[in-house]
Amino acid sequence: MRIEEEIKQAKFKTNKEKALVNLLYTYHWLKNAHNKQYKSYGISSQQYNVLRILRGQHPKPASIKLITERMLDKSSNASRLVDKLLLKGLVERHNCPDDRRQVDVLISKKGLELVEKSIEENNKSMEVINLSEEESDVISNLLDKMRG
Amino acid sequence: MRIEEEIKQAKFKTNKEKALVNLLYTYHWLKNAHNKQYKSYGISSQQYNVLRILRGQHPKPASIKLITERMLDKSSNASRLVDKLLLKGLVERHNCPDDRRQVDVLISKKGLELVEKSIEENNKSMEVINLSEEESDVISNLLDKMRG
DNA sequence: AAATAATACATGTATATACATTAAATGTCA
DNA sequence: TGACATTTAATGTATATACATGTATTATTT
Repeated sequence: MRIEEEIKQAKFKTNKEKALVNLLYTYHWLKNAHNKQYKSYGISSQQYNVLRILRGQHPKPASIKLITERMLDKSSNASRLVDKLLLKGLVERHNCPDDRRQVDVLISKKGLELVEKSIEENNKSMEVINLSEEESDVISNLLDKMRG
Repeated sequence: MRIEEEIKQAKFKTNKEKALVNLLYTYHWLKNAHNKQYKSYGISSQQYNVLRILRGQHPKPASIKLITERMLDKSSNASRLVDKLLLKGLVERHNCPDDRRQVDVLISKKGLELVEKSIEENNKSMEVINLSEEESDVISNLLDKMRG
């Protein structure tokens, strides 16, 4: 359904405005779909993001700073997200010997298993998204351009 | 900057995955920029969304249901958002005579003034976004397609 | 070395979000 | 009509977000 119908707005002053509104709308659409998945694993989307970053680093540790830099939502509180993941046994946290301000965060075996399963399920649900590889590349390049 | 550099991820398995991650990232980028603006007016982005919907209806009233349907984030709690706007004197809320379950929500003069100023400022800040009308149309159509 | 600045992370807080539940009004249909 | 379902909005709640502040450690300057 076109964005105009989704939010019942007859028209936009400019295409740029329409594109921006559509971006916000589509984000929430996508996030709601994702949330349902993550919820079945007992984690939030931000926690999932942290786990994916830690999986990318594995078996090397990541600092809170590194996690924050790579997160999709920079205003998330990585420190607290790691707390939550720790409570669930999905990560380990150690003092960093080189710099005692830093902490070494590692994904646990349990965390790895969860994230692998979750990625698999994610990929499956992504299949219904009706974008070719060419179209996906176009949209990604335009998003890059949008951010200047 | 390309998404790969923004989040320091060397490559993605598919362009589709890259596009989705880029969508999430760009959303947060855009939202952070917007938040600063709204904050200067003492409202949140969701409250701004409600005001724009009410402005579109003006001088007709809108029910909570209508607001919810048109919001970009469907999981927002329009009832509470209207509460907040009411406290600031930006909207009016009346019992609906036709259906006593419903409420008639109207934007106030003060609310109209705020939203007009805010839209103006918004448009100004949008100018830096480097997308042509053609590109904007392409991206919007692809987002529509993405949602099936 | 002592003073000062910068960094890395944790914590405090007010508000927002996500989702379930409740309450009142209206609709439906035997 | 009366019983039950549906609709509409408000409320309860646990958690998350946004942003400021605090605290310990390391780096830099004089």
